[in-house]
Amino acid sequence: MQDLLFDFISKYISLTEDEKEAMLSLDIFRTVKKGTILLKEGQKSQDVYFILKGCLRKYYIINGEEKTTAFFTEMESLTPHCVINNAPSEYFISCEENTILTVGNPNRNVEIFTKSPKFDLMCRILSEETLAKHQINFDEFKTSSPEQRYLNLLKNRPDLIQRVPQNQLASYLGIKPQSLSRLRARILEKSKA
Amino acid sequence: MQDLLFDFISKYISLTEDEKEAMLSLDIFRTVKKGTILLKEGQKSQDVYFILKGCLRKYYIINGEEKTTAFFTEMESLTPHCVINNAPSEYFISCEENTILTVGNPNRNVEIFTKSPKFDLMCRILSEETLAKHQINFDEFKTSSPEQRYLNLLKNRPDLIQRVPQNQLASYLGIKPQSLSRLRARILEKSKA
DNA sequence: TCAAATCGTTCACTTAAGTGAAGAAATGAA
DNA sequence: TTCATTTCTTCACTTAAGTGAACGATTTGA
Repeated sequence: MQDLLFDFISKYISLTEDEKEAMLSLDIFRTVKKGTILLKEGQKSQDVYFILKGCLRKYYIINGEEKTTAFFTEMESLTPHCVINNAPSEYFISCEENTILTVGNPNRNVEIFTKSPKFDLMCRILSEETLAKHQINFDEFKTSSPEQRYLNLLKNRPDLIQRVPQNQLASYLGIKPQSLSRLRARILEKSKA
Repeated sequence: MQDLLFDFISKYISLTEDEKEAMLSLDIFRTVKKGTILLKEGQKSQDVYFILKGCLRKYYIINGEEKTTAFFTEMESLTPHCVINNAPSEYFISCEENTILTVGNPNRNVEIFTKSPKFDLMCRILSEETLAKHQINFDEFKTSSPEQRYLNLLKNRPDLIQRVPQNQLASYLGIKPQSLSRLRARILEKSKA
């Protein structure tokens, strides 16, 4: 399991054995059961996650309705907004599959993470990559219809469609579950004709 | 004009007079006329912008149609995606008002910008801020209807509604100009009742 | 194992956005 | 100023999403 993490890190910086040891000594690996809510609206958490295996979901509750805005899967990291601005969270993070992840805490782990210019560099690169991906994602979402968004998802993250319930997927696409059902039927109809 | 820039920078780092001189010697200030296209689809530019006064717009052309995904106004910076990944741009940047801005070029100005850990720090903070704002924006967009998005805009960036043509605004809200007209009439009707 | 809850789909109806066209209003250039 | 262009609004019609309800299928847990 640790290998997955170190392989990922090695794409950005190279670690000495000592550094790896130091990281492991922090005891950052966790297994989280499906259904667990890692962050609730109103909470002030300091935990940031990196997913080795499994799936997390970010959602708001607006007028009593869940609005899913993101899924996080293997080799993706998640820094909740409340960690950055130290304010109560506006959304929930739930665990949608039994998941293996690392939990980091920027404050507690200052010695290892913030002290090292290496990690600093990696964090910066990752943050820039994330920003770039986000902008593209956002533009893609804004410039397409629900049907196009579904087709994009089918192309770019086909696994999500399999592993995530339809109602969450619908919310993620910005529509109701009934509309997703219809939309899929419509696509199927077209592909037949 | 320079004061606007240095006031902005001073919120993040403090500059010596020498450093200010050095920046000014780079001759980074530009005035750009309304209608100018700063970046075209397919181009590989290395220019990043910081707007002192005026308004830039980012848009795609998809099936012959302009799709506006962002506006940039006073005290906002714009780093086109093509600068980061050094690939041809997928979108256009146009100047919607006579605009005063600074033009930076990460490659050419390595001596001043990249050498200094100060600037490095500022860039990092700015990039984190931008990412945070983006995520909130994205979530807000995904979780609301066109009408709600218009009302949000009215609350958060009322200036945009005044200074930007309705058809660009409609595109930015993810709808057609006709729908924006209707939607505004609907809101007006409600507020009367 | 069986009852309850959740989930996905379908249906009929409502509401809002897309489309194409037409005309009024505003803008810009000669 | 005037004429041409662009922009905004309105209209009638089409298409797709929202809503509330019903029903079977699946999952869950007592």
